[in-house]
Amino acid sequence: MKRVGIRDVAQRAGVSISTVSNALNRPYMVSERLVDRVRSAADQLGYIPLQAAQQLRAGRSGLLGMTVINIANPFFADMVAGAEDAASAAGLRVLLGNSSDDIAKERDHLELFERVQVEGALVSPFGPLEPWLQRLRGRGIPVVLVDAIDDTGELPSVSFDDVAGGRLAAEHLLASGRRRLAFVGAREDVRQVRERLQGARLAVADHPEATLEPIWTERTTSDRGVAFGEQLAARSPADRPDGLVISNDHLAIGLVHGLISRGVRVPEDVAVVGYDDIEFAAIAGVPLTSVRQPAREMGRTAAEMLLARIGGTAGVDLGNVVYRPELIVRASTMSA
Amino acid sequence: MKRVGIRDVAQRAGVSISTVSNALNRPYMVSERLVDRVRSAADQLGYIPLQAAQQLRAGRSGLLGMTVINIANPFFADMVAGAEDAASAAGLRVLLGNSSDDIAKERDHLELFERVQVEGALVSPFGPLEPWLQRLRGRGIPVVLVDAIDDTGELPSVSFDDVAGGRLAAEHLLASGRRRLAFVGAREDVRQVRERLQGARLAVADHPEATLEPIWTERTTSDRGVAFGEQLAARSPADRPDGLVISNDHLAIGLVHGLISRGVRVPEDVAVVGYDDIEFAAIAGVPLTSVRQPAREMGRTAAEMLLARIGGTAGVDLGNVVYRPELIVRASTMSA
DNA sequence: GTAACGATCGGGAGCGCTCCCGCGAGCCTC
DNA sequence: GAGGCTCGCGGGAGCGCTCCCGATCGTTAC
Repeated sequence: MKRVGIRDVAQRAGVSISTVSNALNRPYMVSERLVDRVRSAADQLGYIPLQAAQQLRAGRSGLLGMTVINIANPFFADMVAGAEDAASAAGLRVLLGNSSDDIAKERDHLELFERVQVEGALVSPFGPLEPWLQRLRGRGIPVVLVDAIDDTGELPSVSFDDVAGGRLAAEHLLASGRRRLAFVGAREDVRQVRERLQGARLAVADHPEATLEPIWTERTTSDRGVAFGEQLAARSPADRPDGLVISNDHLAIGLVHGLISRGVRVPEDVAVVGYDDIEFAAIAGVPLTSVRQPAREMGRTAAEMLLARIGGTAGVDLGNVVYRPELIVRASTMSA
Repeated sequence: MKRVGIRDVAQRAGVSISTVSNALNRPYMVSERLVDRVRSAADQLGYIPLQAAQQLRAGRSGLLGMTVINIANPFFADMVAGAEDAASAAGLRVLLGNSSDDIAKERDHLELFERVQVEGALVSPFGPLEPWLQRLRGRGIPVVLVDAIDDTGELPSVSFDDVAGGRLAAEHLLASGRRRLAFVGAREDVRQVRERLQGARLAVADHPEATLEPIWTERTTSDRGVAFGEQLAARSPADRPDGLVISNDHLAIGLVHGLISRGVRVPEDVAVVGYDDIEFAAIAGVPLTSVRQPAREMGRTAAEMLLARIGGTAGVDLGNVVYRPELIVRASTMSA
């Protein structure tokens, strides 16, 4: 019932507390004989050092903080996995803060990071966070932005070129002869979405006869997509877009389902491009053309940048790494 | 750059350290005047108490540990959300350990729970964990099993009746006239899968002329499903099952995709029932009949049981709560 | 033989906070 | 008006560990 402390190990091994600490943490400072004795005593007693005490004294937590907008999105789940890869290679653990699309939660997490003294933070910002990030920096906690770029240029970042992604998607539709495009996105205040729209606009601007209609939706769940698809299906064919760029695969798959259930053919009547290339894109009713982002690789790169910042000179400018997206073409845009 | 400590707040408010601690944590013990002074001093300085120090002294972490088999599975993601609901209502945070189908990771997480002194643990066991769970109990950390039942009857638990789920699925197929059933599941060593098979067997046993073929696959990703579907499609129609119970929706959706791509009709040639009722089940190419488990509710219940155990008398027997699954019927089993 | 030195080990301060306890001041009771 | 009681506040120990520094001992050089 009583916790096993370093004191108990010391007693059992017949050495001092200091020696136990040294034998366990810096064995090269202690004779081999004692290291063995201490280790076996610790094993026998099942000694596990108390994180809080270690951290209080040492001032380090061995933790990397990471916030993501929504872990249920496989894109972010992959990003986290990549960051964990890099962190565990450096002997650190990742403390995950899932914001679930909630700005307040996101801020809470940054506060938690300070409270538990994370050694660095990977932040995938959702709402405006300037003051909070400044604060972390003020406390000497390095920050790397993920899937975002710092406007002020102060913070290093790893992100995707979402303008290029939006453009890629729209150009693909234009190339296959579509002219009445629409962009369906979640809330305009999300940067990624804005930029994808901007990219689509750039592509359309090259084709004088083409149009682009932006459509906004509140949430990005698949049932919203279904409702939207049914809504579009209700429009007269002439009024209906013949090519859709959708900011998210969940939404896109639902939307295609809604369209088809109302007799609109995909891709014959409407071609659809999604975004993220989630697992289900390939096995949807109509396999979905989608813009793929190397999420895991990005998570890993970001964590490595953060680690460099933690370990090395604080002043090094790591810059902004930008990944370019890739279009995965499937049936939802194949010209019949 | 320097951290703001309780000392700084005390100085600024012109009171003692003890009073700051009391004003912030037990304001009813301090005069209103001083509480205000302390609070505003803390705000101005941006004081955030150090978790490690609080915890070391107080012996409590304010954390609930929770391990899940794989957070990428929406079923578990919902379960976690439910647990978080209950925990935050009680002022506790959830420390999530995602095992990603890795037994070693699962054990690491239990060790971490001890290291950070979680006040209780919700464990959704994957591999055999007896010794580790015993150890936690020995340390006075209450444990509630989630999606599992303790064979020894020592630990309270919240789970689903997977036998009933498997039976429900198979009976539905039998009722619609299917007789050559197959059960496709991941690794036989997972209890949930074994029990679902067992349930299906019970249902089949009631129909002398019906057969059930168990088929095992290593992983449960959707691409495995596709491959499997193609494999089944290659069998001669007479040799092919006409009804499938599949232990997982990811696998099921992939499998249906594979079947259809090879010209086998669903549900006309083969009817398919999945398990978990994930978001995509409803919008798959052929909407998937699936066994639904109220994951979020279960997570909440489990956390509430744990909280009761933490707060209340340790000896109370909370028993084993078992939820009954529900069949959601969709096109993949609709008789034409 | 002695001094100097390196290699090991132990003593003990102290990380930032919580919480027990003691002290003083005001109030009530008779 | 004196004693006792309550209430509000501050002093200070100590949570379990790390890490600095001093003590000890064996060894080598002279």
